[in-house]
Amino acid sequence: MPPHQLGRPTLASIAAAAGVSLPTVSKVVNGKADVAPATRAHVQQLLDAHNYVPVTRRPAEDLLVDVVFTALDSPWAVEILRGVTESGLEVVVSSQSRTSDVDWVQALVAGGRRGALVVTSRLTAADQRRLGRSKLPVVVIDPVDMPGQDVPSVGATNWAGGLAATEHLVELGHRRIAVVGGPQAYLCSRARIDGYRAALERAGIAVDPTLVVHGTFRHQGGYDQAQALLALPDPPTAIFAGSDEQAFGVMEAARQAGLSVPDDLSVVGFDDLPMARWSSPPLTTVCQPLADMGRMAGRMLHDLVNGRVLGSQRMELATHLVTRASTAPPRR
Amino acid sequence: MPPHQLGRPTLASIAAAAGVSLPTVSKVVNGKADVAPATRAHVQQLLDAHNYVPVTRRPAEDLLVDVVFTALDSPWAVEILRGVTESGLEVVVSSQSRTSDVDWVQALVAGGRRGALVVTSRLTAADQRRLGRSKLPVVVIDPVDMPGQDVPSVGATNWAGGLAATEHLVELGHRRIAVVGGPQAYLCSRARIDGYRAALERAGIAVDPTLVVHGTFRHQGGYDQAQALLALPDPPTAIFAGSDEQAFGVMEAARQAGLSVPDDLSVVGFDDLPMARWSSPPLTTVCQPLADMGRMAGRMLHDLVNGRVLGSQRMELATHLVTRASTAPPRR
DNA sequence: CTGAAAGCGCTTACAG
DNA sequence: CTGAAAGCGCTTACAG
Repeated sequence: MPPHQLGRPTLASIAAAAGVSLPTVSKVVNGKADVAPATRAHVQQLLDAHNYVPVTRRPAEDLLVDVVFTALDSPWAVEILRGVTESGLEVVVSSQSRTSDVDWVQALVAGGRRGALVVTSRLTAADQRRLGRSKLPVVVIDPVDMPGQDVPSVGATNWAGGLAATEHLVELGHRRIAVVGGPQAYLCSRARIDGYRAALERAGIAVDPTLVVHGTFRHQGGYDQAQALLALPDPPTAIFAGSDEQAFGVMEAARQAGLSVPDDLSVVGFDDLPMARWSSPPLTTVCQPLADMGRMAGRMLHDLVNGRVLGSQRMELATHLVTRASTAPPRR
Repeated sequence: MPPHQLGRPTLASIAAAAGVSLPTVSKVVNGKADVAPATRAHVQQLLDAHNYVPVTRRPAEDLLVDVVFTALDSPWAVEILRGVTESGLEVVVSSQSRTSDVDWVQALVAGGRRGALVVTSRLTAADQRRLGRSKLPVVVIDPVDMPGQDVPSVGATNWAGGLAATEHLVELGHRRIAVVGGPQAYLCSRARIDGYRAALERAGIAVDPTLVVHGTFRHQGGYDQAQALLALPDPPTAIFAGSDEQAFGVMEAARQAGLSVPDDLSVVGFDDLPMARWSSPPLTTVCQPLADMGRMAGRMLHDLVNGRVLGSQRMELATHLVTRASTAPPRR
């Protein structure tokens, strides 16, 4: 039971309680070698009893960093977070509400953060100005639109992913292939659709504009767009969705239309979230190495925090197609 | 461009550069009122240019806390994390590897953490001893086994959830209802299965031990156990799975056996993860308020950090059944 | 508004 | 091993 005490314990108060000098307590706290075992044990016990926490920290030693999500509402976010936590940084999780705060940069500095990782976000000009002033390093993961030349960022090879997904469908024999993109403004979505176009052109298939549609990246977006596509006079035999979540929406629309996947409709997703393996049938999708992207961004930030210069401001990690059971040759 | 300078900037070095006294710089840093606007602007500019960060922090002010996951590999984890981040704490994410570290408690103290939230974990006796010594408050979320009386914890009403899921199936007319539990040692799993038994007994249906099986909470666990159950001479017409992920495995086993859900087999999950809405058909499941559990645990920890006494050491949040499209009356 | 002075919590080189 | 002394980075009450 700690003795009555006003205010937080200090080295001096612990020293007085232990009957030793203040420097001795300092040595115990900092794990220095030259303290007699009995003295150390006695002092440690009092430190514990009083729940001593030093008032000064050594910010150079911890690598406390914020990771800022637009919203923590997607399995997508965990994948990135997992990678980030494996990069040796101590990661504080924030959601966008913090960022919309007028001086979130100042809040970071005041909170002792050494930098920030911003996920799928648009850094405003004001944000960038504030960051520049504070000299706080920031790395953007999967930026919504092209960040300034001087903002380090990590993404995936979206164009190559769109190409691979579409070529897979072409090789299976599909000719009427639709694509459901994400919001038109998103860089990553545009790149995927351009990859889709490139694959069709390479195969000598004309791009039919009625088969290129846009929705949100969420389940509802895929569901709504697929319903419209499947109601077309000449519906597609395959749909390339902009995200796994969208792809699940596409599959549900197919089920409700009485169509079997993959026999009546092939579906390809994008992301390869853990649950892509869990759908019935398991989803063929483009693997976006989200955890690796998080880890890479963490390492870049680590370097910046330590004053090192980045080899490259923009890193794109390779995507690759994972073939599961939601794609097959078209009927007839 | 900051002038050349050895080591990190201090109030004194900034004061010298600005041509003002050290206290004036201190006032600018701390946002005190009595500084002339021109002086403030000039000093602030130098602080920014040198990327000044004070060496001492006021740990009493921030509520930095660790949330420790066994593994950050499940969508389950985000749901809890989302709740925790909404509780007003600043949350550092750690994975179990940190915890297996010999003195993770000391690492927490050294890192300036004010407490910890431990998710689905077993606190060893050694852990609890160390925590007691450090006086660092801890709240456990969904503990694997019954924590000591003095360890605050948050869970869900698992028994009631098991009861509700099974009664729903009974009401639809099912009589051969199987349950796939999680690992036998898990408290939450035992409670759900006991709820299942209670529902059957209330309906006057004898519990058939061959229909009570155990697996991991993961997809594979559900898949393997469902395969075995469906191969029985007298297979079940409904399966209550221990988690949503398991339920997806059950649905995949059904699909591969040529069975349609819900026409040939009804499936109920447990958790109500966002993706329960995304399966085809959407999953009937027991909603476990994971985000609320995280928020509640965060609030309890907040209270403990501030020296308040908890009303109750153990909180159980209500579960409720969410009926979607994976359950229907049995055939014939 | 400004800054000299006192003071606080802590660390470190060093004398014993 | 121990601790007196010097010193560091910072804050604050207060004189001007």
